[in-house]
Amino acid sequence: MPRPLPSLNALHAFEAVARLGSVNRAAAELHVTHGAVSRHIRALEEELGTALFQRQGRGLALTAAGQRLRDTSTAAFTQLREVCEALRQDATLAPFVLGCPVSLLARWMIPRLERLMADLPELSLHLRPQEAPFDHALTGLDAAVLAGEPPWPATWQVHPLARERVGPVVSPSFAQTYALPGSGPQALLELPLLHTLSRPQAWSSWAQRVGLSPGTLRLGQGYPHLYHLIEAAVAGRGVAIAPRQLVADDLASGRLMAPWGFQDTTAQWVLATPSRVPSERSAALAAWLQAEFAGAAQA
Amino acid sequence: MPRPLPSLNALHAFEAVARLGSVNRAAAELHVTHGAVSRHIRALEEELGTALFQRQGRGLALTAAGQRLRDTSTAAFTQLREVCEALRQDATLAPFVLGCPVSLLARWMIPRLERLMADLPELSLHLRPQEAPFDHALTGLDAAVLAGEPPWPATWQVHPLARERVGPVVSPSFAQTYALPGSGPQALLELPLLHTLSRPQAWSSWAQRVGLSPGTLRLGQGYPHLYHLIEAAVAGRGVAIAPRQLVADDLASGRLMAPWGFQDTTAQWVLATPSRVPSERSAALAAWLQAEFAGAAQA
DNA sequence: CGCCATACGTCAGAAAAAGTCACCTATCAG
DNA sequence: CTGATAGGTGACTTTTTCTGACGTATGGCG
Repeated sequence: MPRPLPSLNALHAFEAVARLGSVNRAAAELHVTHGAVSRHIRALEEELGTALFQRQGRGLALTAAGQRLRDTSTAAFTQLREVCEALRQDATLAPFVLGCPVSLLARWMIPRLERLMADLPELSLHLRPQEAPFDHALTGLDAAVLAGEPPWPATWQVHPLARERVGPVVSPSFAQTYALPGSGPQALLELPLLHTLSRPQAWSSWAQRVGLSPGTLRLGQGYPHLYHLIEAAVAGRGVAIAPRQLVADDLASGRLMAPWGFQDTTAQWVLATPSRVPSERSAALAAWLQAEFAGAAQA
Repeated sequence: MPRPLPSLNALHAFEAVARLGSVNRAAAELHVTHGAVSRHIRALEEELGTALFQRQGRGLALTAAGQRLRDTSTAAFTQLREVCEALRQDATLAPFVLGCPVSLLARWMIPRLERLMADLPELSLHLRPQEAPFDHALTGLDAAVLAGEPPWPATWQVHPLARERVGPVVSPSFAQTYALPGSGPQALLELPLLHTLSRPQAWSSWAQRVGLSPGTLRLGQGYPHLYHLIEAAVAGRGVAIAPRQLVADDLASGRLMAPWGFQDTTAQWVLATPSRVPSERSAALAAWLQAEFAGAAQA
């Protein structure tokens, strides 16, 4: 059993003093007061049982022991600093792989991608299209954007982005044909309700929220993905039910209308990371996404 | 200005975990709990912005980044440990140079030297005979034993050993000749008072302590050193005044008697070291000397 | 196939380390 | 001599680190 190392912080302080030849300069480099450094040196000399500096009035001079220790410790700390710096570099340069549902990707993420790249240039984002179920959604990813509800898997680190809100959307021509503006939700009972095969309960949940009896709804055409569903609505094929964020741009541009507004669901859009360890990069991305989601809600 | 190193203690914890392949074993090696190590790893991963281990249920596996860091950090910490170990070795093997007044050396230290060497075998003590004045007594020494009184020079580290006590001593034959046993200090007024040239005030200080008028004393033969003075007393040449410790062995063996006991003086025997930095070796020596002085006082 | 043993992660509170601030001494230049 | 500079020190405060108890995930074993 080797006798333990002396205090590493003391060694580090010593290294700085020995290299710079001055307690004060070392203190400046280490961002502490000279008193703190002086204490470290003293503690180290005591632990090693030998003087490392000769005090000569206004300055210090290394003893033989001190020189030996300086040579080794400067080398050791330089190695450590260099490898840590390299790891940090690699970590910031490595592409950040972000999983994203295809519908969000197409209708929301890609239009904002240029701005995202401009705002977070060091992220070097790589998008990976994904679909639910998200059970193992995070394998191989640095993070994923997804809508869901608690409880989240314990191994995930979850950054909330926005409450999911859904509502019926139609094309303006469709709305005109059926004279929808100004009508109540009851008008839906007569209309072709487009839906996705992956979320068959979307209409009934929404109906409950606005006070319609779910049983009275007649589902029309079903589509494999939300993306197709929205495109069908844009094409005037009927009424789609869609998350607010996915149609935000269409509403803004007038390609779609939401005559009955949107309702909160129990789901949340979140950025999930697989690591317990909070990462600067995913925190930055989460902040950006959250702001963007909030901005879209206002628009 | 380089970005600062991550926490060195965290790096050290990482190195142990990476080398031993287990948080628990690393914690045992570092004499901390696994929780502390776990926190260090987490902090380090966060600081570097990259995962160092892959958690796989019951164990850990190094990532590529972790392996890089392990290789460097093991090397760095090994270097540091080795040089520190070497410095400690040198420090404990180097001879410990102890200054000592010649009289104490001859009459007290040398008789105890064998035991001292046996009790503190790693000290490799070198004795250097010295004389007062002690103004610069500590140059070139690791420590010095001396009698004196505060204030001590500020640059000294002083370990108190014993109060100095002095008293008149005579040989048994001398005592018999003058029928000293049972007589009061007044008997001294008639006797040849041996003294040292270096401490001419010794008799008068003592006389004051026991209530004799200093002026009534007649000094006899003067000797250059305490050592000669005591030898003169042993030889029955008169009454010497001597520190208790210097005659302890003679009193025990019956070569000398102290008919009027000993009196405290204002001086103290101390072990003084030149360094501000407390050293294990001088502390151990001080403890030994103190115990030995105390033992001599009892005997 | 549930159970126990093992290993790691986490949190609140406790303990220890490190830092600060203000003051002291010693040296050196002018 | 005096002021400026550099280091040391001690009481106090702040920050970090550690602990101890608990939770969770995995894998061997009856």
